[in-house]
Amino acid sequence: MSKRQTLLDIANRAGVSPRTVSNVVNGYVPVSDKLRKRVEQAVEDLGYRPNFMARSLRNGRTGLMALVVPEIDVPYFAELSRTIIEEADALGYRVMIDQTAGQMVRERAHIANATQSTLFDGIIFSPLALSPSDLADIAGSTPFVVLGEHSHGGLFDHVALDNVQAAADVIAHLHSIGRTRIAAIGQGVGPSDGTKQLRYDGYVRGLEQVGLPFDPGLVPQSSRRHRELGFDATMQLLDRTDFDALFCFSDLIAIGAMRALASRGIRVPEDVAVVGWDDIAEAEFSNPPLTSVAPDKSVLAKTTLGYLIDRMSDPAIAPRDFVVPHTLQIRESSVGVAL
Amino acid sequence: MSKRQTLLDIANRAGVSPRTVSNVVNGYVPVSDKLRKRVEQAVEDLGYRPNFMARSLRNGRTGLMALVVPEIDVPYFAELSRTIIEEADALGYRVMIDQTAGQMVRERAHIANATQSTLFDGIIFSPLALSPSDLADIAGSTPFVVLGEHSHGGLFDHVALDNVQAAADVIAHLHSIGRTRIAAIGQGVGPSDGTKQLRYDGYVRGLEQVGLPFDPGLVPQSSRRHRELGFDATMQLLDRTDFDALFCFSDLIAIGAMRALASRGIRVPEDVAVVGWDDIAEAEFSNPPLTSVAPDKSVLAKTTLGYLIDRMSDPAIAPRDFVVPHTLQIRESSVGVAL
DNA sequence: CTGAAAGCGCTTACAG
DNA sequence: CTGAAAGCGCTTACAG
Repeated sequence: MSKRQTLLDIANRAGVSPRTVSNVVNGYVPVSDKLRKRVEQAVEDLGYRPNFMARSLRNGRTGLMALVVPEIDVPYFAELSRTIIEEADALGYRVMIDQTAGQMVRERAHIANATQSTLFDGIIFSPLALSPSDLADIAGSTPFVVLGEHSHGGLFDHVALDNVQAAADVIAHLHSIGRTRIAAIGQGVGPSDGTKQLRYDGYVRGLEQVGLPFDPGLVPQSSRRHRELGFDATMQLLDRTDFDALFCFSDLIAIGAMRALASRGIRVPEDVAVVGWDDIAEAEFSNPPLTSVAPDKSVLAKTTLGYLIDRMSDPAIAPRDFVVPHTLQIRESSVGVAL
Repeated sequence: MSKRQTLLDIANRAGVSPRTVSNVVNGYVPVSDKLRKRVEQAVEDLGYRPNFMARSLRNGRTGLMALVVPEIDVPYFAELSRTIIEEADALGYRVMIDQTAGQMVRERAHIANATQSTLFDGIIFSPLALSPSDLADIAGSTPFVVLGEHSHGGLFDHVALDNVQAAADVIAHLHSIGRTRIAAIGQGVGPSDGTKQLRYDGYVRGLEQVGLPFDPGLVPQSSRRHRELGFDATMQLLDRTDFDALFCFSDLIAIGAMRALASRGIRVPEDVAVVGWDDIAEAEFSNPPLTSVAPDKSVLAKTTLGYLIDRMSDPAIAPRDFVVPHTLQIRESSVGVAL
């Protein structure tokens, strides 16, 4: 490999000033046809590419956004990422995904790094373990928007669904199809994060609204996560109580729960109805297909990017809160095939 | 927000030269305790953070790697990404995921951009629509490694499993449990990409090796993708022939196939055994759990990063080829619960 | 151990 | 429409 060519090399070869090369490369000022041709030829001959670092340093912007997620192999985050990347592309921004691997220490480091580094023009944080005040402490000057279910006390731009309402919607649905012993699956053993707490609150409120009694025995806890949590919590339940429906805090949890039910020969939905949350692609193809709370991912992505771009142009905007619309996607796991 | 502080601001406030600030910030030369304290105080007071662009421009390296994948919401890519990010982290590199959204035009653009931009010290390309010669044409000077199933003619470092062998292993397994009408699901309608072709070749070879006849009627084609392809192709098959096993080219395809079978009341594995490929997390939790070809993702990630780091330090190394070990993860979808 | 100065590769007011 | 020159914010040989 020969040494990388610079803009000056092009200028020399074409016999023009660096300024003219820059103009041609960026298509700015009307350059005379003759010079443009000469420059383009030199660019071609030498295989010149502008140096991203130098350009960004000079311009003070990069055209890059970061999307910070805890775990990219959780399908909800993967699907969200895809949607955001595609929407951003349409707006002329390139989004890179930055995974923190779900540990709070790494989350802090990545956020500090991203907001302080000038590498990104804007940042999107997807559900975080960090509290709003933590976030305020470590955040640098890069504009950002927070996604997901935490309440951020009006400190930052925030986009999320109405978790309490959606959870209550699930209970209303299960009650409407005649279920009375509805378990809630998703509680960990440690302190509850914002999302779980909101969905739990919605569960309690939903029971109240339809007039069903609350039974703590229907709220198992597990130290596992995702599918394993669903499997584990459902096994606990099977060993100790009767129930005719499972409200799972995520589709992954629901998938784990359905595996546990199948392993005991329990039929879904005849014996137990199951509802998940996120409406990931898998929900449509599980056996049986899974009823799930479906956030409008496209609206979510568009609003988030809109907020971010607003804030990039004016950092002084007062923080906003957007409630993403949701629907309950009803499938066989709650209503059966006889729909 | 006040204006961002520079290294010079710190130098002025601490009453030292920029060189000393740089030394302190980077922990290079033994700076006297007195000066170090002064500098650290100034950094603290002014909330100084080094400018990533300026530093990278000067150093000629960024500490960043890119992982270019077609579709981040395909679980195999998401799981692969997570593994690579975690391995790279241990090596002191930060990996950002760059999704091309599966279109060849965008793939070209992203690769060109990544290899020519100096933003990344190294790049990992995951299975691509591009042919080796395409890749050679557009690639810039940034070192890269190609993952996945294409044959790249020894032009680049390449890490992949032995697709032909693994496919033959699947057939051997299905034959060993008494299956004789084994369909292959994964063929599209257009020109076959490298991966599909290799798995198809392995299917044909596998049949030969166990002495089963090849029947083109057992190789349906579909214009859909992923789960939908599996569903669609299986429906075609159900409408036109008998079969007692499905060899699916990916777990997503297998999940779609199992949905189709379930919708017709066909039992897995009693009536039809199903095998997938990739061993994604979902495979363990599907109903029934899915037998799947399992690449050793950890070895894959470690080898890939090793190759890349080698090449970063010496671009002249001859291209290498690594065969990732695989196993067949046997679950209920082929052998039933009576294991 | 520390300072003054050059330079990484761009872009863009400032002149013409 | 084009050129010569300064500067974005760092790091590091060169002196001391």
